[in-house]
Amino acid sequence: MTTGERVPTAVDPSASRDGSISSGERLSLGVAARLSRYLQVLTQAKKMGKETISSRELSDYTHVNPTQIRRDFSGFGKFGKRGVGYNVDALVSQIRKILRTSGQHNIALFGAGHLGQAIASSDIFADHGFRVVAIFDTDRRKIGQTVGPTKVRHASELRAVVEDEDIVVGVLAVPTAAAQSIADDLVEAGVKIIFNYSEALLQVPPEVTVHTSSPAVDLLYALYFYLT
Amino acid sequence: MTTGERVPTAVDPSASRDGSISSGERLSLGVAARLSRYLQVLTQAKKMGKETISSRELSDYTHVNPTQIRRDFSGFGKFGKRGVGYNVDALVSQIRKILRTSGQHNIALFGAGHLGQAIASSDIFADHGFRVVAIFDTDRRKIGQTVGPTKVRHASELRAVVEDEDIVVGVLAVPTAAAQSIADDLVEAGVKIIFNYSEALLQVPPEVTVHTSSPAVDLLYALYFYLT
DNA sequence: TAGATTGTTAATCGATTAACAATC
DNA sequence: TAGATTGTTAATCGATTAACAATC
Repeated sequence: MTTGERVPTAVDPSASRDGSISSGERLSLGVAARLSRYLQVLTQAKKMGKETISSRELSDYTHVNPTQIRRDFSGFGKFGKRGVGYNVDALVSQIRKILRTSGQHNIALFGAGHLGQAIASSDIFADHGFRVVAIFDTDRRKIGQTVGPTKVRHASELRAVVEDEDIVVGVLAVPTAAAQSIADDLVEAGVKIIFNYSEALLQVPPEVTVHTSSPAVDLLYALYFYLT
Repeated sequence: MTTGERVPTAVDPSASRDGSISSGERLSLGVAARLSRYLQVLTQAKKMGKETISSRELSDYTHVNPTQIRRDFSGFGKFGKRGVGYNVDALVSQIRKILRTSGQHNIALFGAGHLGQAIASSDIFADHGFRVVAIFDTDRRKIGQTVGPTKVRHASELRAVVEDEDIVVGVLAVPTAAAQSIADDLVEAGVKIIFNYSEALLQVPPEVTVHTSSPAVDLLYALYFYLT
């Protein structure tokens, strides 16, 4: 009753009103995005040795309203202790179960420049079960060099690597001008999620998801509230 | 009547219903965030020589519903041409005016490692009027080196530089363990916006905004929809 | 007990979507 | 004219917020 999966019943009238049902139904886009943010904060809180966290603290770090946070969790069960907060370890396990991201996932990185090396050596993907299993570059001088434990290969090997290593995500840390052509290769190799750190506006078929990371966008809008 | 600022009147009943009023009132958080995303796409579309763009195309790149996009713009004026779309140049100017980000803003970067160098040499900030005017590092071997046109300085110079150069944003591209102490220094020097690329959960006073960039978060949630 | 924080309700607000007349 | 896309309405859905009893 405490950590098991809750199956919604007719006794629970809220189950059909919001999208937060554990088994069967997909999470709504908003809920999935927020749970991912909570997970990131909780992972870091755990590293810092924090054992318990309140919805108020989670709100400070994620800028999500504390009531919303409690609501997001309570849709899946009673994870907290009144007067105390949530157990960090238990909450991480619960969210991982809900997001079905308990496993390992392999990613391929394109570009062994400064950005590529920064990504490859960062903990941020590893913390969430993403492993950089291949790094590609077109610069012949970089081929064969190692970045961390991984050898840099030529992009022509892409197809074989995607199949051998079961790669689900392609990360583009290449110049804007090179991005579309690599995206095309990834699509052809069957990769369905592309993470784009270049400024390129990528054209892909509808079954492929592109996420373009745009730090300057967040800065623009933070600045608006600073200026007004 | 075409490009001038529209002042809402009693004739327009929608003006008070949504938050999208041009003069005086602050934009809602959501509107400001979306306008920033449109601006990023439009800036890139302009670079690619695109003269006109439809709400449908903007939707493909931003994942914002096309009706929502037209609605966001129509709150400020009639920017489009039916049957044609929006003029890219004109739209960029309009959004910049609305977000009040037409000017130049100076930022200070911390960390001259791979990530710092990637940020400093990227166009993404420059495209939106953000200029990296100072780079700091604590590693004595890096002090005095140049990254692009900018000399790397020691963090002890922070205070003087913030005042001299009118720095409004501090960008942290440092190891997680070093982030909080630099954030403290930035707060003390009066900087109100901190852009955090480390995984640290930063503690700052309420008047300071921290944006933590978490690429893995977006990946987690993209993966959820891929797996389900 | 006293203080803190969850879990939950209810009311409000903003986002989403379909639909379509207006018009380029 | 014919095709395309805007500007706008109306209906629905999800997010936000305040409030507070339950309870650790």
